[in-house]
Amino acid sequence: MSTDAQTGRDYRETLFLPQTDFPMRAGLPKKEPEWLERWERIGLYHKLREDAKGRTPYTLHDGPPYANGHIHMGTAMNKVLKDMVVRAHQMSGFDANYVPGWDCHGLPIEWKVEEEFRGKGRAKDDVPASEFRARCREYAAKWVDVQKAEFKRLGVIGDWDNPYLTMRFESEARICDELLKIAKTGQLYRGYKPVMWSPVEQTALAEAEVEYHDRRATQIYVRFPVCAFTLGVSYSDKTAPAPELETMHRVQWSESEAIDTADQDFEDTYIKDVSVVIWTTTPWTIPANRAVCFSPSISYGLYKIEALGDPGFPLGQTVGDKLIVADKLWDNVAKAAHITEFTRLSDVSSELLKHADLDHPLKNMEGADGKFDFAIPMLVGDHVTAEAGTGFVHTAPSHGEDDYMVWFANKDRLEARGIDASVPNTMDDSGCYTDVMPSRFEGLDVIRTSGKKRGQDGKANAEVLKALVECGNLLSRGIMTLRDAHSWRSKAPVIRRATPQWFISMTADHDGRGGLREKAKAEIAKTKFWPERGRNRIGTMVADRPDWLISRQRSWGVPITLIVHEDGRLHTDLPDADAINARILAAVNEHGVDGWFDADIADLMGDDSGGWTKVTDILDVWFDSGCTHAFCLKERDDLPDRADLYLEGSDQHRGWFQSSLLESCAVYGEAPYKGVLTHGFVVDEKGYKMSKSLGNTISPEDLNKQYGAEIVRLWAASSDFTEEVKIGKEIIQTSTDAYRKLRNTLRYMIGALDGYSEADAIDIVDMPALERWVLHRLHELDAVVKDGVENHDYKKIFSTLFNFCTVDLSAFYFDIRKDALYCDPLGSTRRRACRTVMSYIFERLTLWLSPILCFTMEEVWQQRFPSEDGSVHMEQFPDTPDSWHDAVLAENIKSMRNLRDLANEQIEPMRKDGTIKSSLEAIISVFAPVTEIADDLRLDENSWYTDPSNPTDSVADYLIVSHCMFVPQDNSGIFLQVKTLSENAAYTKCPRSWKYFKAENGADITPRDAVAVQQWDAS
RNA sequence: AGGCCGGUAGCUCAGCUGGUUAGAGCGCGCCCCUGAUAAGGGCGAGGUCGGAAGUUCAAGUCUUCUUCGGCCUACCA
Repeated sequence: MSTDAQTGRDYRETLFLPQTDFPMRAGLPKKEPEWLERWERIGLYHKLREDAKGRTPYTLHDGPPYANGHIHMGTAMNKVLKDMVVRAHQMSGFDANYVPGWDCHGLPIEWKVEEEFRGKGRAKDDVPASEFRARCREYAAKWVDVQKAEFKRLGVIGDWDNPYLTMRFESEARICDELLKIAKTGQLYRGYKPVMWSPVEQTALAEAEVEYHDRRATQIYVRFPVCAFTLGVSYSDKTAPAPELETMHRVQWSESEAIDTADQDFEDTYIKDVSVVIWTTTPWTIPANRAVCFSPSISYGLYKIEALGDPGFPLGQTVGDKLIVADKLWDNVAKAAHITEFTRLSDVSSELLKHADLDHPLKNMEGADGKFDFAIPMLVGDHVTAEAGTGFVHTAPSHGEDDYMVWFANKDRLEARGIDASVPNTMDDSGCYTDVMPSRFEGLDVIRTSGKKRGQDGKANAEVLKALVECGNLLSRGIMTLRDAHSWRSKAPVIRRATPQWFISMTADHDGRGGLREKAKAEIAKTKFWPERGRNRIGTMVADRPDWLISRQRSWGVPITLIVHEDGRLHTDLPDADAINARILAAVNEHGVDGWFDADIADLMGDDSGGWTKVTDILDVWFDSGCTHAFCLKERDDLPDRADLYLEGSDQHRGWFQSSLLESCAVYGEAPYKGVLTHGFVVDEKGYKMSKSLGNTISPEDLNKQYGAEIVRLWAASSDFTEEVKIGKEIIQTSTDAYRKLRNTLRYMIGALDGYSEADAIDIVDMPALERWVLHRLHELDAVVKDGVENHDYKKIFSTLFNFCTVDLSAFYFDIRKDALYCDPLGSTRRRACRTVMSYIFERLTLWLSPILCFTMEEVWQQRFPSEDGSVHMEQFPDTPDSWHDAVLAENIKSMRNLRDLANEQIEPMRKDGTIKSSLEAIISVFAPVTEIADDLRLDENSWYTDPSNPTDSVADYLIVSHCMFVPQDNSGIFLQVKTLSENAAYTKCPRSWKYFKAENGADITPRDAVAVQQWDAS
């Protein structure tokens, strides 16, 4: 078609078509590793640091992934998001140094290593602790390397050669140091708390280390005689309740319901022969009882026994006894206790129960030695239900989680009443009663720990039952089967047992600032949260949480480097504590955690170490990671002490965000971060979480191989990551399509800019309206990008830029400018202006997208600005002059586009019926009341231009038709008339520009094309 | 079970303090071009906003209930 019918000349060669060898297809899986190599070779990370020297730091502090196993979609997305934030800030004028890190201690690794040793026939106890830890260290190091490679493959840039690890000796020492600082300020204390304990292995077990099996258990109903009512000493009267407990425990002794407990009737009704009944399946915990819990939402009744059946053995209860039981459960209790006739005397309100004190059921036991001679208070417990038992829950704070919680929550009030609120240490490592118990019980075992009957009931249950019978407080006994925790290894039952543990107090106020909780709350108020709801989430958690239990009875972790005296003193209270600490820290710094375990106490303590012992517990790994700000940010010279941003999954509100906040507030009195950004979890395309059993998992590795990391990055950038992020085949396809579109847009500009240099640039004042409009759009985009970076809204950045590419560039600007670009004389203002603007678009689009598409933007950049050791990532986002902004122009172009839409709507049916094929066959008459827009845009009157050597735009150029004329109208409204020129003898199709024109003097091409060809021939 | 959060076209996202026929891009269907060509352009069909009730002159936008999904609920990183 480009060959002219008359001259036979092929004008194609006279056109200025885009020229590039930039491939349309990316081949990402193959190409990406090559870019990684290049960046490695040119030392990009270090160059960035060098470039950014002296700039304001912007620090995203990495939350450490656990060094175990391959990365998954969640960790991949997390790292990609971090990378985008870091790169975007680096290019926004900051020094954005990113130092990745890993969490290396902890149970899962300890487990895997234990398994390994077992595979080699060595039980954990047979492996020396130092050898075991050395192996854990190796294991973690191996996975650090694996994950490091996987993260790097995603394009994440950072100090990979020098990451932080919680297990580096320096880190371990600093973690110890942090704990010692907390101890020194008195925020650390030793308490007791029930944990799952296996008497057989003599070790604490984690939830993941137990399995649930059926177990035959003795169930008993026991009564606790009511001994008194504590009128006027309602707990809430004496002590102001802790705010977080207010709802749960505030039951007022209101004026209207005031009861005179001194009244004889009252005593006869509610005290004399009255008992509260509990039910339990662990009789051996009865001696450890300290309270009975009830629930205000259950209705209780006072029942009098009128007649008893004859079970064939003596009963503790007698006719006339009165029992308080939940109404809903009375029938069960009556049946179990052989009560054949009874009377329900009255309701028993929770107001009343709240003020009741009970006797211990073993108070009058033979050989009690007065050890059960204390009041048993009644406490409100949320865990109490009327589903089973009696509606009352026997509470032994040393042997149950709920029991401990309730007891601990009421600590202040109990102490105000003069009740010893400490948790008794009633059982030793092998599951035998300690000397806290009367001598009658001391040494009795709950579970047999050896021999043929290992795992079966020991002597404790039987002796307790016997004692209860003697006291007349056993109402009933029986056998039942229940599902209960068993050790995974020995299969023996597990007991709940209070062991000495270390806590960081949420309330201890060492500096007059209200304690840890108050400080943390104040810091949360000062922190920025994206999304804002994160503030509330972590806020309620901090407000509600109990003291921080930081000790673990494990091997692979940082030791609690405290030395304790028999009398309870800590070495940190000694005058020479600093010297001792220095020796401890030196040892850990030199030998890692083994430095503590292997150290001789005398060497640490100096002369007098009599009566002192080293603590052998290790720290909760959350404490480790809570210290990353200390041993990474505060230790490294290339990072500030506080981070600008922590960016993790929303689960970290109770994890790292919180542990870091608490640790930092405890030691430094402030949060380690200024801002917190959270993302949701990655789920499948239907919104379900990924799991191996559902078979809906997608691995980043597979995506890298099949599509390229770039697609993963684009997916992350285009998602609303503040909620759950879906991924699936169709979603990946969407990202792939978007990638192609972006790539082709850039490719087109590369081709169009072939041979362009700054010398060809045209000043904005000389540009056609269309070009000035593009600059206006760039100015708008600049604002969107800046705002997006500031608020971490990458989907906004991406979708805005993407729409710009498709709607403004591809379908509008490029489409219109093809004619000028291909056909205008080389030096025409219009063509030069177009290329000038394209260079601006190219530069900005590439730079703005480079934090997201780090590989492709480098490829595109290097294509246009080839260099040996340069990188797009070393550039800064360019300034955009405000002079580019032109609101009036934008309005006018908008009107033109509306006109264009009208034209297209009319052309379309003609195209469908074959009247018109190419839009250049069309000639359009616009009947409109005004033609100001055309005037405002300074459009040429005809489409073959007043000055063919320097063409200016006509309306026809905007509509991509051959000719367009305005016909002024008086009436309002606008309508178009479209005709075809292909059949019109008066018009000739220009074989060069394909436009239809009225040929004069036998010209075969339009005047504009003629000039261009002349010039081309001359050159 | 409880706490927090979310459910807008096939997909990814907009819809501010409640107010005209709920928007965009992609995808899809049809058509055109063949000088961005495993590209480009045009037109078009798709949602009543998870469901129900309520408040209001008016609700995707407020309230309640319900359903589905996600995270968390102390030795698990």
